[in-house]
Amino acid sequence: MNLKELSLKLGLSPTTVSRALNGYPEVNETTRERVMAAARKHNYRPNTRAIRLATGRAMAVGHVLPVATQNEIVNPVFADFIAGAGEIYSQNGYDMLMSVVADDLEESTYRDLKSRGAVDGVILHAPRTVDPRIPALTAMGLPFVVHGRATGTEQDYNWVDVNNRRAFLRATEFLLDLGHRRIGLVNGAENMDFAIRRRTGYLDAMTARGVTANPAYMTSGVMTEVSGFRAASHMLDLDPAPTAFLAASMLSGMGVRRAIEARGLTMGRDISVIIFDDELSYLKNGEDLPIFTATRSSVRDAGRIAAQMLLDLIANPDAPPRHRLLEADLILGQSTGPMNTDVTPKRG
Amino acid sequence: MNLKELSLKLGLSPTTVSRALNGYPEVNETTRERVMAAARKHNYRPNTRAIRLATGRAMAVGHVLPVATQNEIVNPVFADFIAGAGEIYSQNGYDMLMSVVADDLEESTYRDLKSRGAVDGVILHAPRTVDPRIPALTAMGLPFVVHGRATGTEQDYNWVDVNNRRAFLRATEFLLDLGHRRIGLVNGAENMDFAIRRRTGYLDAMTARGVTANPAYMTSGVMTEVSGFRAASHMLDLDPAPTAFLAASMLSGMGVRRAIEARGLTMGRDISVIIFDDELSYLKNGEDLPIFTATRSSVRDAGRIAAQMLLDLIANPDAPPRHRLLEADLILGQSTGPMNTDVTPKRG
DNA sequence: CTTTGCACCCAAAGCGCTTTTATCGTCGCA
DNA sequence: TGCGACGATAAAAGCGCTTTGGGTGCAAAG
Repeated sequence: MNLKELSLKLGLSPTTVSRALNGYPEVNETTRERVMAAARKHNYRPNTRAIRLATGRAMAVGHVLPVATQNEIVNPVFADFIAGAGEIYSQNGYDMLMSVVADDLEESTYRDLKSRGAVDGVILHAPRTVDPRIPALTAMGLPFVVHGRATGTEQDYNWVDVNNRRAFLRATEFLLDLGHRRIGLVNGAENMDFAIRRRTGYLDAMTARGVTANPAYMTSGVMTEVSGFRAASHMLDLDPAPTAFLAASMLSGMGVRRAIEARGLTMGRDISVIIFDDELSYLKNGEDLPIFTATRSSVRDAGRIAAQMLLDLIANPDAPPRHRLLEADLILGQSTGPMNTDVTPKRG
Repeated sequence: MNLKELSLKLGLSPTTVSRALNGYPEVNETTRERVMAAARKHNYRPNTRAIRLATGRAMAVGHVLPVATQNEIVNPVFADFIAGAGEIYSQNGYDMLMSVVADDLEESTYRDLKSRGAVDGVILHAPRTVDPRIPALTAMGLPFVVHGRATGTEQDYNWVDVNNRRAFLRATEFLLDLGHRRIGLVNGAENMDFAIRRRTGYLDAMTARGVTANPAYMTSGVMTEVSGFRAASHMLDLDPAPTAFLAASMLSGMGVRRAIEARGLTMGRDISVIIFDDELSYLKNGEDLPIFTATRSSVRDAGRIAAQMLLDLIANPDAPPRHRLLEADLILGQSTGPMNTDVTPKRG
């Protein structure tokens, strides 16, 4: 069932039927109702392909998921971010187009999406500290919103980010308040902008209290359980060992916990841990009461906000760049406590 | 730059240019080269929207991600499956369309995608034991491939699945061989078809050895760390407690491990654990040597295979239904060992 | 009674491709 | 010399919508 057939059935012109369905004012209310009823009855749904060609809009948003050629990791927050963003797209009649490409092809994929007219805008994920994708997208005139920020980019652009510096600053202060001085940082990969900001927050808090940060207590790397375990194990074998840890994610935190428990110590009593909790749906930080004390910010909410921002941007391309900085909550769990002076970790 | 402009520049008709670019035989080789060169030079990319309208094909595949209205969980294997499938789509010039919708709208979303002509086919995720989506999709004539199977569906359909029954059968046999008789099953939600098959495998292995399965040793639920922890904790508090566990996923397994260690026991020595490992990229089962003994099957591979099957199906819609049953490997990790008779778990 | 304005509807063009159906030389062959 | 075949290109239709630019008829205004 297409527009022509429907209009034939109704004894109206395609023009009128189209206008009736799209809410144009110049069509009689009675006629409109008649058209609407017929459309419903015949289960008419305008052909997306035709609409797109006629209007010149793609009514679609692109997300590029780069797959690293060597280390084949998929961003673990991707799924939840997508879930949030997708809700907004659905509500607004937009489609979400996802491209999975080798990471060295990411930029050319954007170019391709743009020149093929496949999308009206894109969301940029996981910005590096200095990220060439941002000037590239600007140059090609494809509207975009960055999930995160890129410090080393002077031009202005649209972004949604969590206040990562503040989150880690507060978490560090909290540990300092509990008496901890040797605080291990199990950070994400530090080519990522958010990881740098988190480290800055950590260092700023230490400095403000006159505590000298020990480089041996700072590690960075991919945010998995295993590498969290490795990092914490290594630091716990130092003498003196940290009495508290800051972990970059739920998974890293689980690794840290395992390292602690493997040494016969108890998290929360012997060693404190604070994580950054993205509120991933399949990795809840406990149910009733949190396992980990955490700085918490929902990545799904971030997805919703970024998506909405992008749709606004598409509707209104000449507006000045928008920014949205989300604050993370500090929530108390069972993984933190006052510094315990008589802890002697068994060498792992 | 569009076809018309390009043809004008070349002094050829749009027809010839189109044919040259699409490899039709009736165009002179010299002309073709000239056209190709010009297209490259002017960075010409045919407009997707126009191609789709003209050919009547969407050149896109749909994935629907249902978001449960209450329990807001996103399928944790989704991201990796997508990553695998997306590779195949990219390679074949297909786009991936993702719809995030409330789970009660899933069926109508398929209908919508079909009647709007937005996709040429879809992948069906997470089939239930009896799944109304399968007859619905068949009825609406939208090509589809199921990732998994639905026992309670008599009609034939395309699917890619892991041999879940066999995987759990072998894992159970392995534990039985190690002397374990009290084996706890921490299963996925049993409205899911794969969970039922896994339980069947577990039960079949027990029965074949004349071991009676204890209903108190079988739980099912969402596959998260916390619920794995709960389930194992509960079973470890029974008297007698299981001496081994079968866990449905990496995350459940991590919860089981935590429950074991919380009781001062050691996984692998005191209590054995086998998990099902989907090889999620952000949840690797160790790096060099596996943490958990596991039945392993890459969900990303499954994504690739399902995607290829769907593209074949779209190209050849009248072919008989295809099926692909993947076998899981049993890999040895540090989490299993012979039954340890002198284990007395401290009550949690 | 004619003009103006308005409410309502329609014909036709156009979006950028593909594909069907010509057209036009050129060549081989009787 | 003339005819059909063929190779190479072009014209034009069509995909299913939106949108521009008219109509047409009727009520209000002149």
